[in-house]
Amino acid sequence: MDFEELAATLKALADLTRLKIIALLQTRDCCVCELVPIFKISQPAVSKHMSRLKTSGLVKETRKGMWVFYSLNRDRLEELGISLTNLPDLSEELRQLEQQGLLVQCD
Amino acid sequence: MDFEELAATLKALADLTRLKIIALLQTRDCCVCELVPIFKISQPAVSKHMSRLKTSGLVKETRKGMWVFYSLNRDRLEELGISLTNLPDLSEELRQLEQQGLLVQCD
DNA sequence: GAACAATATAACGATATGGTTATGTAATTT
DNA sequence: AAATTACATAACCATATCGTTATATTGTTC
Repeated sequence: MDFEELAATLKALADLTRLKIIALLQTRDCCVCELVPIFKISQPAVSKHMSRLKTSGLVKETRKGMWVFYSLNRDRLEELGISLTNLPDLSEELRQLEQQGLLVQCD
Repeated sequence: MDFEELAATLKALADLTRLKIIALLQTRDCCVCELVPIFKISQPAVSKHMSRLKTSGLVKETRKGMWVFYSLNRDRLEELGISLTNLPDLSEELRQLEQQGLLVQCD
């Protein structure tokens, strides 16, 4: 994941409710109407959270009759963890800036 | 890390500039005045980013004469990655809610 | 001690975020 | 086909976020 995508994915996860939703989805798939009483927020609020998680790729949806079941995209979550501990190496960019004299010297 | 702390730490990281700062600090420690020309934002903006990163524990500061050098707290970053792939298990909480009849039945 | 340099804090503005209520849409049931 | 159920979208509001400029604060140098 590049920086942009990583930041976007982290933002999707950087919310207490969404974090707990992700944890819940580790146990089993859930539909919106199940999450409403658990988190005690309105149905539209849950819907928006799920929409955000879906956009970030952390969650997938499956329509099942009237319901929309959301499931965790485990690969994506793992990918995020890996990206976090393997952030792009900026040493080359830093070296170039130094060469161009665009860096301040602190010593 | 519990959910609250995890969400707070993720929020500290879920910003393009701070993410790149963290990546930079992987290469070497930096002081505020070095980061200003790199990111082309004002000095107070950099200061605030560093303050946020420091509060979240992702970064440590070392005063060195006039300068404040910031260094990456690698342990903390790794801890975050691990927490992400080992989110608290909510299956027990889910079971209790089911027993109390507080869950909707979707089938 | 006066001037300067690096950093932090304060005050402000534009935009993003996370909630609400109201309403639209799609599938199910009667 | 009318009513119901689950979900999504729209419009709105309060607060958070991220930038700015102005102003401390702290250490250095002359």
